[in-house]
This record gives sequence, structure tokens and C-alpha cells, in this order.
Amino acid sequence: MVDRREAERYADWFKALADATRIQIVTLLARRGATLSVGELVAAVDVGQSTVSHHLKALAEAGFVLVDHEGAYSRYRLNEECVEAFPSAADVVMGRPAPVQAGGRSGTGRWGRPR
Amino acid sequence: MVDRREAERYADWFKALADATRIQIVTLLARRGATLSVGELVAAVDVGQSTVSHHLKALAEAGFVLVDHEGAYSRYRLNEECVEAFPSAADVVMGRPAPVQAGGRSGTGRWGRPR
DNA sequence: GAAGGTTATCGATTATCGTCGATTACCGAT
DNA sequence: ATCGGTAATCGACGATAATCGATAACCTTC
Repeated sequence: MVDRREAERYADWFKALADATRIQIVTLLARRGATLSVGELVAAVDVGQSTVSHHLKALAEAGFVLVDHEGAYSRYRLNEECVEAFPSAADVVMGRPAPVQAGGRSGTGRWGRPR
Repeated sequence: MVDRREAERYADWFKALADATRIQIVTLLARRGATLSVGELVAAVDVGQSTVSHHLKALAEAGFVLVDHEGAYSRYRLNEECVEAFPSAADVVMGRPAPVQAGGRSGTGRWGRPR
């Protein structure tokens, strides 16, 4: 029980959000239903462009955000699967049985695993 | 919106769980309703005693665990407030309105703030 | 193809963190 | 007071990560 592999997987997800700038990026993407370009995010978070790009890469690898390349622009959006699955993962860590209720939290607490 | 202070607060909580050993400790404490001594945790997680003690301190500072000193032993337990509030915090970051339903997720998504 | 704008990558710096071993502090019993 | 067990602290080391500036890659338009 409390398998090390599973613990590492959860830790990776929390690690992806263990930074204030990344929290800002994710909540920005979440509260607008829409996509945001890198430039728009840079304008919102008070760190440099390369840093934002770096964080977006990390969030994408963790599976939290998805990217659409539109011409010269890269438009990022929240991975909607995480909206359901990530709080469910928090439930599991807190000892709550993984919810399986439709209309509530779904499934296994996982989403497409990091590429 | 997406205030930096709030983002840092959430980031601190996720940071406290951004490590596989700490995930193991928290889930162990969660799945047993009971308290566990440091020694019992050391036996369960494959790192040294000083490391477990270090992690417990971090988790306590973040508010995830509480400690009772019983004689020579220190018995740790999960802060039950987090069981409700932490997944709620995950909801907020994912853009969901903080749930306020009884029987569901409660309140502000906060618990006693880290000392 | 040259220019300008957008994003990704690179290299370096700095800070933080996980882990260990050793030591210290604390408690209970002898 | 001493001893054995338990937990916390200390000091160090290595690894990771956040950030920056500069550069490169890519696209669009002229």
C-alpha cells in the first residue's frame, strides 16, 4: 500500500503546481475558458518571456495544459481533463476513496500521462 | 485577479506535497485514522529517520499534519481540516468556484495557515 | 529574401530542496 | 546519575529548479 510509484506520480503533479508563477498561469487559463498566447501570459505574470515559456513547457509535460500552434503564435489552454481529475487526486492523497460518481469527480484520478 | 499572494499560498501547499516521501507519509496517516510515531513512519518509507523528521516538520508547517508529544514519542496525525479543504483548493486552482455545499466541499479552501 | 514580431532553446547564476550521518536533546527506567 | 531508546537539529553534499539574458527558430508580411 502507498506504493512508491504512485506516490511519485502524485508528487510530480503537485510539483508542477508548486510554484506561484505556475499557479497564476493555470488559474488564468482556467478562469478564461479561452486560450492565451505566450505574450498574453507574459503580460500577466511579471516574469520574463523565457521563464513563462519554461513554465508552460513544464505544465504541458505534466499534462495540465495543451498547446495549439497557430502560425507564429502558440496558444495555450487548460487540459479540461485535469479540472475533474486533479482535485480527485487530492482526494486520494487525503485518504478519500477515489470518487466515481457521475456529475461529481470522475474515474481514476488520472489524465493523459505526461508525454 | 489571480493575486500573487494567493498564488504563493497555494503554491506553498502544493510544494509541501511535491515529494514522493511526503505523499507516502500523508497517505499513510490518512488511511489509518490513527496517529503514527516517527519510528513507525521511518519503517514504512525507506528513508532515514532524520529525513522523515525533516519532512514531518515541513508538513506540520504547511498545516497538513499535527503532532502530539507523548513521553519520548511524537505521534503524528493528519489535520482533518485538510481532508476537506485541500481538494477544495485544487478546485479553485482549476477554475472551479469554491464549493460551499454541506456534504460536499466546504468553505474557503483554507485551513489554519502555515505557522 | 529581408524585416519584424513571436516563441523556444541555451548557458549561466542563484537559490532551494532532499538526503544522509552525526550529534544533540529529551524521556523513561534502572 | 546513568543508560537505552526516541525524536529533533546540525552541517554538508548533490541535485533540482526558477530566473534571466542572449540567441536561435519559426512565421508573416513586405
